Amino acid sequence: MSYWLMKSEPEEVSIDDALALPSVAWFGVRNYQARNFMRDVMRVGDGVLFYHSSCAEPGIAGIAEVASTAYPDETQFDASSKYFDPKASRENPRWMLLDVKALRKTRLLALSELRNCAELEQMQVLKKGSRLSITPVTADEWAVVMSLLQAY
DNA sequence: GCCAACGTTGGC
DNA sequence: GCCAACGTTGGC
Repeated sequence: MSYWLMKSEPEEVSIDDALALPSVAWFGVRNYQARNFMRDVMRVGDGVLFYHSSCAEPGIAGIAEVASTAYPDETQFDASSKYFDPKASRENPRWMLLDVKALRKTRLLALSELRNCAELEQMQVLKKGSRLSITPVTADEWAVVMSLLQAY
């Protein structure tokens, strides 16, 4: 079993939105590296840190798990969607997604707090210039995050 | 709104 | 295959 951090804009899908549903389809990923993680590496049951990005208080907002294997992202075929991709076809889908099941909301573990934690220095999402919306998390980093979430 | 960092596109 | 131009991400 592996661990991941997945960014979501709360204005699009927040942890509260995700908790209200049995699972959410992680639509809109348009980056090959992130797609390949979903398609080739992520497995049902993997742990997910649900991260709020592009918002007033960026940081980890909840815990989730991978709930399906990868399948084509329907929004790539929808000409009215901002995620439409004219180069994708149903015969040759370009973008994949998978379902994510939110398990619980946590206190907001802010990006600034993550950056202040020496043990998380190597965490991929914290590296300078990192923009990838899905990044692997090591078991050690996961454990550190869990202990930070429990601290007060 | 700014801008650094990174990814993608397309001409050559 | 190179690389300049352009587009996007995302924190601030």
